[in-house]
Order: sequence, then C-alpha cells, then structure tokens
Amino acid sequence: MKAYLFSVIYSGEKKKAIMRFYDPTSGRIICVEDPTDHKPYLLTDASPEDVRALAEELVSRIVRIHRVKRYDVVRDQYVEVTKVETSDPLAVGGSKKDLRTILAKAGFRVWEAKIKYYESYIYDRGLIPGMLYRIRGGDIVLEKADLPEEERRMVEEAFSGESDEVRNLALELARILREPIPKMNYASLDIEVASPPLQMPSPSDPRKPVIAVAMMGSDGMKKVFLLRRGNSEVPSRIGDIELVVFNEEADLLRAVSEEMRRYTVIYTFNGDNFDLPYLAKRAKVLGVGDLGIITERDRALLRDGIHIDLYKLFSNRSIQVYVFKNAYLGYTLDEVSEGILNEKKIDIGPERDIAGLPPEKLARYCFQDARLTFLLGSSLNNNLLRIIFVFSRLARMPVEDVARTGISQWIKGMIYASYRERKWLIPNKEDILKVRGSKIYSKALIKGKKYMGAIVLNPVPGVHFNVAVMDFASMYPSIIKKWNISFETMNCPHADCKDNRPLEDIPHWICRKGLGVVPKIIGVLRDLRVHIYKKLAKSKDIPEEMREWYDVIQSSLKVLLNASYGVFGFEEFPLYSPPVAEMITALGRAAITSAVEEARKLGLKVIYGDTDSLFIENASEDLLKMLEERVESKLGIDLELDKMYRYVVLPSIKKNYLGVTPNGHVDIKGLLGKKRNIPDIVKEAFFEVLKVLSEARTPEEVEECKKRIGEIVRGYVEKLKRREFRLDEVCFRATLSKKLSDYVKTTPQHVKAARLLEERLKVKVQPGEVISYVKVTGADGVKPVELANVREVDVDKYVEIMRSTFQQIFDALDLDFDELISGKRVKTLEDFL
DNA sequence: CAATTCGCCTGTGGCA
DNA sequence: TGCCACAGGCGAA
Repeated sequence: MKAYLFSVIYSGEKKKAIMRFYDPTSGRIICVEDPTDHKPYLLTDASPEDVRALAEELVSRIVRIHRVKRYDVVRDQYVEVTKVETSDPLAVGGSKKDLRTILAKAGFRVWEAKIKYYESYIYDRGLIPGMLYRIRGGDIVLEKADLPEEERRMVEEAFSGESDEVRNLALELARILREPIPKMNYASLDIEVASPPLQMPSPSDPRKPVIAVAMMGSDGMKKVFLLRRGNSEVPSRIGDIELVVFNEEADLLRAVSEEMRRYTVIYTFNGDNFDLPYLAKRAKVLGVGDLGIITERDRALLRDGIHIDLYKLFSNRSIQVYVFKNAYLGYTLDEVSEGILNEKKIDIGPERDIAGLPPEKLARYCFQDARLTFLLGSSLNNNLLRIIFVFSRLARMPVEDVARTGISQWIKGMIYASYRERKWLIPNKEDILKVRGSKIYSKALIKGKKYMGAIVLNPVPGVHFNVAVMDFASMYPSIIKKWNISFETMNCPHADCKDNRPLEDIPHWICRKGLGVVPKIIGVLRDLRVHIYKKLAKSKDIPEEMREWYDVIQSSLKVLLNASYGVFGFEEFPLYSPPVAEMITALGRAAITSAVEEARKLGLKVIYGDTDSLFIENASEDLLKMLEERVESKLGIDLELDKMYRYVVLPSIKKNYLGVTPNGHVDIKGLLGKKRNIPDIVKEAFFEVLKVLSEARTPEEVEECKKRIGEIVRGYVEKLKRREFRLDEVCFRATLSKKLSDYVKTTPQHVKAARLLEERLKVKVQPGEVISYVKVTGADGVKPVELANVREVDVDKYVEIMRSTFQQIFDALDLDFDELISGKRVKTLEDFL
C-alpha cells in the first residue's frame, strides 16, 4: 500500500512512536506503530554506572544504557558518550525529576535531551513527512519517484562544479520537492457558544453550551448545526446552506464529529486554543463519547485527520511578509480576510451578543466565519497546502506543526535531521558559545542591538532618469555558501585555519577542513531556487499546473533562505551563534562597499543602495556588464541587473524612494504615503499624485505634471478644511502590540484610544488588534473612530500629515507644500531661465 | 512559543 | 515653552 506520511505522534498508552499516514485511495488515516523498538534517549558524558547510581528512582524507566561513538563537531573530535534509552519521553525530560535534570545537577553534560520525541524519531529513521511511502506490514519505504530527465539534467548542470556530496544532496532535494501532494478532502469549522454579551468564552470554563457549528467542505458541503433554544421556527436551509437543528447539544456534538471525520484536513481559525478544545470539553461535560479530538496544552489534533489552525499560520511573520506580501495587517479573522479575500465577517455590533441572536442570524454569522476560514485555506489559488507540505518535507516536521511553529523551528529541523543522519552530536547552545566564541567585534548602530548589520548608502536626492538597479541575488545565503559560514566552521580549533580570516577588522576565522552543514544545505537550496525553480516557474513549455507547483517551491525556498541568516542572531535559536551572524553581515558590508568602489572606478554614478543593491544612473549596458564581471571575479558572488526604472524620485532620506518602471508601474518604498497606519484620505491623495507621476516619461514631462500635482494636493486640503470626508477616511490604524496594561512607559495615541474604547464601550481589546482612531480637538486629542464624529475632527492636524507625506517626495521634485496649497504659481523650468 | 539590523516618523514625558 | 531622549510603530533589506 502507498500512503503519505503526515506526522509522528507518541502514544503514551503503547509507549511507542506512531506514524500517521494518509491513504489517498480510501481517504483514511493509517497508523503504523514503530516496528524498530526505538526509544526516547539522551546522550551524556556520565558513565553507565554513574547514570544508574544517580537515577535510582528512574531505574525502572531506563530501558538500555550503552556507550556510543559520536562526532563532536564543536571540538572536532570523536567522543564516546553514554546513550540512555528510556521507556517514555518524560523520563528524559519534561518532568520534575527527569534524567536530564538529575545528570546536569550532578555536573554531567547532557546532549539531545530537549528534542521532542516524535522529532527525534523522525530524524533517526530518516523519515520525510509529507512524502509518499510504501507500507508493507510494519515496514515502510520511501517511494522514490525519479526526476524527469529534463529536470535531472538541469540539476546536474547547475551543480556540475560542485562536489559529489553537494550534487547528490541537490538531486535528492529536487526529487523530494518535485513529489506532488495528495488529493485531500478538506473542510473548515467554526463554533459559537452561548456566552453573555462582552464575555469571551474559554475552554477553561466550558459552562455554556455550543449553540452553533458551521462547516464548509471542498466537496461543496455547507452546513450549520444549530442547538434549538426557545421555540422559534428555524428554516431547513438558507440559500445553499443546510441548517440542521438539534434538541440536545450532545447530539449536535456527535453529528459535528461525524461530519469532521469525512474530511482529511480541517481548517479552523484559532481552533487550537478555542474551537476544538471547547468541543472536546463540552463532550466531556455532557458525557458524550470521544469526538476524535486530542487536546494538548497548546494545540488540538484530530485522530482521523489533520487540523490546521490558520490563525497560527497567518500570524507567522514569514508567511505574512513573503507568502502573502503583507496583504493583511492584523491577525484577526476579520483583518486577514479583508486583506486576502476582500471580505469581512458579519457585523453584529461591538457587544457581540452571540447568545441573543435569532437562530437564522446566528447561523448566517457562524457560517460566514466558517466560509472565510474555508476560503483562506483555499487561498493562493489553492496552493497553501502545497506550501505547507514543502516546508514539512524540508524541515522534516509533521505537516500540522508547520502551521504552528516559526521559521527558526523549520531551520532547526533541517539541521538536526542532517546531524542525526551523520551521527554527529547535536551541540548545545552553551557549547557553541563557549568553544566557538560569543564575542562580538562590531557595534550596532542602533542602541540595544547585538551586532552591526547592513550598510545603507546616502541617497543623492532628486529625480534621476534611466536608473539600473543591480543587486546581489540572495546575498546572505550566497555569503554563507561562498565563505563556508556555519556554527561548525567559525573559529574552529585548528591552528592552521586561524589565518583564514576573510576580513581584517573582524578576527573570526573559518575552518578550511570541511564543509559546514549550514552552507551545504543553504547553498543547495539557494542554487536550486535560482538555477532550477525560478526558471521552471517561468518556462513557457511547461503545463500551467506544473509551473504553479514550481512557483510554490521557489517562493517557499525564498522564505527559508531569507531567514537563514537571522536565526543565528536569535538568542533562543538552539544553534545561536553571534559570530556567524556578525560574520555574515560584515561580509555583506564588504561586498556592497567593494561593489560601489568598482562602480566608481568604471565611472558609474551610484545614486543609492541598500544592503545588497546599487542604484546606478544612466549607465550603458556594456558598463553594467563589466561591473558584474569585475565584482564577481573580485568577490565570488553574483551581482546582477535586477530591474530598470524609467526614473527614480529620491528624497534625501534613506529607505524611501519612488521608482517608475518602463511600463508605468510605480514602486513605492518606505514613503509615508504607503504606510498602513496613515489615514485613507492621505493615502488616496498620495496615490492620485503617483498616478500623474507614473505617466511622465521625460524630465520635461515631469516638470509639466507638477502643476497637476499642485491642483490635486490643493483639492484635498480644501476638502479637509470643508470637512468633506467620512470618519473612516481620516482614521489612523495602529496595531496594539502588547496588552493594554503593559504600556507603562508612555501612552501612545492608539493606546489612549483603545483605553477609551474599553471604558466607554465595555469591550476588551487584545494584543495584535488594530485600533482605529481619529485626531480630534480637545484635551485627549484622539478618539476611537467608534466614538468620534466629523465635527470634532482636528482638521489642522490632518493638513500637517498631508504636508509631511508630500514633502518627502516634494523635496526631490523641488516643490514646496505650503507654496502649492497657498495657490501660488508652481515654479517651472522657465522661471529659472 | 520565539529570524536579524537599519532607518524614518510621531508622540510622550522628563527637564531646564 | 522648548529641547531631547526615548518608546512605539512600520517599513526595507
């Protein structure tokens, strides 16, 4: 039988790892018990006798103790350590008197004791979640589909200059990434509880009944399960939504559970912490049998499928920024749906009186939430699941965990799996820091930061025509690869490597003797992305469906590559290594500096640059080619032409510019006018001005459109002064990044507004929520939009916002906001002549 | 459970 | 009142 591995769980009852597979033919989950007698374990430098003596109370839970050989990469030596295998994971760690604590207290060293058991099992058995396996009895074998000839040739060619080791990894990863994902039935679920107005129900207090459960399925199923309350008539359907009414809550729960079982994937929005545990708790309260929901401390699993909590997935910053391109602002269902689907929840007012809604309204409300959740699960052209599977395979992580963990966990998974495969000792953070150094030699520009980051060049303000943007494609991953930077290679113990210092002012040296795991994996992923998947995703002679899949792969790889440097500067990362992070940014600074030098030597005019890019004005193609070649031969990393701009408006401040592409598209970077917290009316004015600018092609045309710009800006200022606007057009939106009570040092305006909201409307605001507020005349200066009216809006403040927003680009255009709105004639070229 | 630094902007709150 | 450092938010890379 062939089935996809979804996850591995630990069964406390059987004291075994259980592999959960999905059989696409029957649509069922198949559980396979570990056939290898694998046990939880840790490694220690204590002798077997020491372990037995120290762990008296645990002795019955120790299954095996033996000496094993491991390679200690931090010290570059083979060591013999004691492997202590136990009957259950808690004996290793996670309980009060566990082995890892006992041994550490006695002064022994302990390794690999903080790895979750099911992860340890995945790594040790070389399993790849998300992949197809052949199951025969208890035996499982990875079903290895061959790469298509064409693709294999591409990989062979792209990696022809590399070692066999690297080329083989590339081929293996290419095979893994290519495997399609299974067809799966999926559905969304959302529940409502009869809690009084303004009270948030919680699974820790499951006293109120579940009154509605809405579901929507990939097979067209649309249902709302309702609990009958009172004797009002309930229709049997609303449009194509089926309403099923129950007199008993217990029956409702059973029916929901049965419906859920029909689907392999269940999407919820916050189902880990609310919907599923609440259902499970109610089932317990009412004495209903098992619903198939397994609740843990911070997650809810399904016995017969996989549960994906989209709230967690969408709160992942990497997903938000790289996969969804910042399309949504906050992380509530309303905000995410608004940004991605352009749809909202049904508004039932700030009191949220769920229990008081008449049945039909309740059904509509609940169903809309389930529908939004369903649509979010199907977003990106139904590619979200594919992305999750790609990460699952690369990170060697259960499919369900991908959505629940951050990017550092994904990268950890890639590295740990590789270590276990080689039988290398996974080092402790403290060891890396102690042996390989924690000292930082550079000073961050920003107070409170640990080390120096990238260079941003001073812009040459003004309007520049015919601008080429050159950049180092995936700069940090390229640096990692080129200089072999890894926590194993930095400041190695070999005397003869100490002179291998790429930079004079940073005393870290890099090992010459072997390839680090990080440069190997990151290098391969980078090259696969650049040379294979980006090309295939654009290739015209590949079917649409396949192109899309390649695009999924390349954009997923981008997410991992982008974070691959940052995690080493992240203190909580288990392989935290400040020298690694510092070395990478230092080499980045050296690269851009030297590229600027080369450009100047060629007589090119560099007008701006940030981290890995150079903006070059009016250069010939030949000179740009020459620059590429010189930089590459000098540095060994690729500089390439990223894009051209017809013209770039460059203010005198860094990280802000506006570029018009040959087809008239406007790239806006950093400028106030695009920040999501500024009022819509200002944004609208800003974009109207941009539209005018985008149509200009020559310096003369830019001059000409200044007049038009003046009229637009003047128009908006007049509008403000005459109060011709709606409140929602003038509200600022700022995210509440922590609990209201945690703002102790200052009270920012959005916090002031949020407090007013809580006082006057008796609602609770949560961290992560976006607060909309308006600037008003009067003592407080701000009001939440819900409490304000147009008459009290402080119009002058808004004119000020307009001024600062426009002045950013006006500086470069040689315009002045005050002159414009006072109706003075706009200076044109002729005035100077 | 949790990727980084650089840089701009607004507003707050302490101090003279 | 004005100055200034800092907090907090958002974006670029």
